[in-house]
Amino acid sequence: MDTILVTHGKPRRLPRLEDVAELAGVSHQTVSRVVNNHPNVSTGTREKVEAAIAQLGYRRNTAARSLVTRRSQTIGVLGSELSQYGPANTMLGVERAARDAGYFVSVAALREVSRDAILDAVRHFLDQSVDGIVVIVPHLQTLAALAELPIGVPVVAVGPDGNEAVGGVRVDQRRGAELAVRHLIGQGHVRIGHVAGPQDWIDAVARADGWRATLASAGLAADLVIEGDWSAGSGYEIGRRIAATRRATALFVGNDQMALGVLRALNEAGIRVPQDVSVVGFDDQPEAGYFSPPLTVVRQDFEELGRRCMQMMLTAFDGAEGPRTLVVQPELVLRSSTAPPA
Amino acid sequence: MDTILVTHGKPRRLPRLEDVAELAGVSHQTVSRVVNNHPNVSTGTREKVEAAIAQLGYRRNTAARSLVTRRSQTIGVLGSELSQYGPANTMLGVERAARDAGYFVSVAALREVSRDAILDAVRHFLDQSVDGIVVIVPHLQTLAALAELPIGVPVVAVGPDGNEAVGGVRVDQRRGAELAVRHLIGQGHVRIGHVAGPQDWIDAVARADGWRATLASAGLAADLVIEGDWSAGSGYEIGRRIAATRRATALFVGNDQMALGVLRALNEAGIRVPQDVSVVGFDDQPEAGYFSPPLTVVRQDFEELGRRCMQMMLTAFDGAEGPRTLVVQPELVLRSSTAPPA
DNA sequence: GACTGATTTGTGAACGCTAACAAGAGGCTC
DNA sequence: GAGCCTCTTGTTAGCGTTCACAAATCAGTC
Repeated sequence: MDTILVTHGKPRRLPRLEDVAELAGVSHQTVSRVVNNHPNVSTGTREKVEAAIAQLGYRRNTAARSLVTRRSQTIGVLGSELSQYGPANTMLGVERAARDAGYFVSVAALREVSRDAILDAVRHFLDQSVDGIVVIVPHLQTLAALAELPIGVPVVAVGPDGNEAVGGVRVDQRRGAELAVRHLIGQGHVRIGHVAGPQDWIDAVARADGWRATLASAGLAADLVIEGDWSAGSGYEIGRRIAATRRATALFVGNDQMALGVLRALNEAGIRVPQDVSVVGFDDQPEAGYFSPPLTVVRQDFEELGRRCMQMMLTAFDGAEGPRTLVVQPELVLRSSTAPPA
Repeated sequence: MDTILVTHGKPRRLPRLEDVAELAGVSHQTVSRVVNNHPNVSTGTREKVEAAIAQLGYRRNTAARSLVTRRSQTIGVLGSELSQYGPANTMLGVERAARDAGYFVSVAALREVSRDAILDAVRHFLDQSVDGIVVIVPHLQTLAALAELPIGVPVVAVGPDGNEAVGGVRVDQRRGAELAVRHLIGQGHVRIGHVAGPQDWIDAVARADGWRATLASAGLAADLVIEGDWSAGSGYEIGRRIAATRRATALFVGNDQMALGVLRALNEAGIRVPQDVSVVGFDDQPEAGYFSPPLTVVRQDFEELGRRCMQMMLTAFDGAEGPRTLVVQPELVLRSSTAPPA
């Protein structure tokens, strides 16, 4: 076989199995066995081969391996709003678990959430022949879009409940809403409003449902709800409207950003938090403890969510029949934005 | 050749060049030429082949292609703190530009910023044989770590100036600091403090330098500087100390999160912003306009930064001798957290 | 020492694609 | 119509792995 040409001390071609085999005095197949930890290799040969691998700095070629095994060792992460705290940390959780398990992580971010954009991204991943896809697109339309394409690899989605085709990993949002509303009820609030997230988001619907159900079970009216778009700006606008009407003494807000906007609007209107109105947020991003006042929130562990996705993915790879849905529990973090009504 | 077995309407094996060739009545090489847009294919054959491709739903196999071309069509993005506004959006900018250019994006997030973690991630990418690496690790140590490994593919780093080995794309942080400080000086402030980011971050050093230089050129003292860790919590602690000493009438804060903490501390201490103290932040994350009070900031366009990285990468692929450093300009956004001193 | 079974190693053929070259078809000039 | 281009198409040989199978080696048993 040809030698590895050397120019200026740098190998001109990366070493391959054959090169290692020659140096160790064995066949390429034996080297392959060592690299793949096959059991039936004698200790002597294994050591010879490992020495040769170290000497040449051999690393196996992913493309060649993929070509024959039909596996790419790659997980596709399909996400939207990836610059936001929740999705970003979920992605990081997936990345961490995936890399620890020896997988590469390929990312595709949706510019806008639509059927076509989702299908396009999935096709992108199929072109790359990923071994599985994690979907962080917490919209109601997502599952339907995914069902359209015969994907052929395991899919795990964050947010919805799983079904036969798609695994689901989610935080128990209804429970989170319940924690928040029960806390307010416990403080003596009776008129508890909700600043909801956009109702085409799975989580926004679940939080609103939880808010409604908890009030109902306490015999309280659930009539004050306004829908925002998750942004601080929309929270601000809604806060101004709420300040004008003054119908609630407590607000359960769908996320921390909107809560920030609400606090700002109430502050401008001279309404004190928590003396006049209590506010609870959702997510617990790192800044929430430094709002004015520090925000009582429902905390969810996004990284854990991501790790669970990967865990479910690995179960699917094993062919084992795992659970269709994994649920992570949120918790309530008390700060000074909530107090009994005056 | 063998037929594509069909079970339950689903192809058991994906179609390959050969299958398309047979259906179109040409050789596999001709199909390859069509797929790769080679010029010398007659219109008639091209149409026949395209019809066959459409009929079979053919997509070319990335692994096989990579094996022979020695290119993976993949860009590695190596990042730290990817859940934060700036890095996350930079990554999204890279992703967008990369996918538009037909590349896959592989992500590796550093758990902690250290030489070993960086080398490990780079090796991860080399195993995947990425065509290029974008590094979003804005620490001083990054460049040195990268220099240790013979990487063999183009590298573009966000933050530092470029050199022969590594391309650099950055926002002009000194200029940003200058904009902020000049604005405060223009309002009549004389005692202007700085809440700095951690000084092992490239940007933190540049912003502090800009603050110092601008004050010096105006003949003002640059003696009040305290270093934080970018978090709202550290901003809060620093804000408390500042509130106790009352030496400055204006503060240039290294990022928006710390500014949030500072605002909180000042508010608790009964110091009014901007009447008693003016505050300027840095980054302009979407929430900054809804702090109490809305924050005057230096805005940087992180997505643009990411796009430029990819642009520089593509230039490097072409073998063209492009610029070693690309610089993006920040801008000042005026809100109500700054006013002339009382 | 031949016979068995297990363990260890080697051989050849894919995997699906592109690169390099060869060959055929068609048009032009003389 | 021979000669020479140019344009289009086909043939063959890898790229670096793994898989399926065959061959060789090694104990242990009668």
